[in-house]
Amino acid sequence: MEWSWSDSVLSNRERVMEELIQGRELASQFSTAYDNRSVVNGDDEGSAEGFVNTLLILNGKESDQEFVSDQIQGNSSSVSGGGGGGVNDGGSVVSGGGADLSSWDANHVHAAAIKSEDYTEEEISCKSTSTFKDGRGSYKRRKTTDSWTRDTPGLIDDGHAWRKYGNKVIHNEKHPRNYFRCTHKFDQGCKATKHVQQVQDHPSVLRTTYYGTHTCRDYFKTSDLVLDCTNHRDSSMFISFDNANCLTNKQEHPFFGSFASSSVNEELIVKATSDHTLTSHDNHWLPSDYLVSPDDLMAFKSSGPVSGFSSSIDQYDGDDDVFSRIIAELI
DNA sequence: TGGATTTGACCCGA
DNA sequence: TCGGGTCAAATCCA
Repeated sequence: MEWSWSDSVLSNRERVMEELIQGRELASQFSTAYDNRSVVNGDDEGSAEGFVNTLLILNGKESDQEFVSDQIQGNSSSVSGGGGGGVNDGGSVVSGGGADLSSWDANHVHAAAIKSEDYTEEEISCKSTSTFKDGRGSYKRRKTTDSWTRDTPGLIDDGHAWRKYGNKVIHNEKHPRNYFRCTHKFDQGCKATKHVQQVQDHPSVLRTTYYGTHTCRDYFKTSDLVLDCTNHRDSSMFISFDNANCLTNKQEHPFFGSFASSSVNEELIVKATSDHTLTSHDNHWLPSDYLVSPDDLMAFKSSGPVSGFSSSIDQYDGDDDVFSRIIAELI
């Protein structure tokens, strides 16, 4: 992948290096912390903040840090549901301007920071999943489930198997909203859902809002590991791998394959659950960015492939790790 | 025939 | 009371 450095990055070289070095240490600490199962607590606040700092610098958006922090804190409240239709449309679009970090990634950082900052473990487990009652039409309205949206110029295969379960005309919306749930909802209890709706002003654009996390375990079919970014309980840690350190490459990840390829010439808008809307262009997309939740890690540990992932983590301490190479590139 | 989609009903939160 | 989100019977389709 081409790695282009914005002017702002160059001007902040020293700061970036500082943050990366710190990030490296924190990543190492994370690895240790994870082994001790102690990642879900306030101690990670500094870690998340450090990564956010670094990423903001890389983005040339350091000045936005306060804004992002505000958004992170604000996101502890409802992200969907009632009046006005789920996802907040009022967010400003932060676009272009040498954003090397994809919006998706920023969103993940966002989600990770939220979890490490605002939620106690109990709160996370309580807030992060929707609970539904039995019976026709009986449910508890989703209030605090993690969600994120993507605007795409057409249907994009995100690597998951979805089944449509509803279709509803939304008040003040020209186009009906389609409701999808994970095909594995019943056989594996996967709670992931998504809504797809045409954008009113741009009918050719589909706005997909994802809710919940895939807990279905066909990782290698669905790339669950890679993009179940808003996993509850998270303590999700945003881990950015260089291509060489990818668990699998783009072709092996249907989601990235479809997502990246479909976005080669298109602008993708990924909207966080807050008002903060971020825009990225494909040339800024980093397919090697991963957000891995402890659940996913455990699933991998128990199912085998974890060895590969663990080795990826271990590479943070290796001579050829991403931080070293980034620093070398800076120098 | 089994899985996916459509569609109207139902329930809950705001 | 209204509107959003989900259920489940009916229908479609490979």
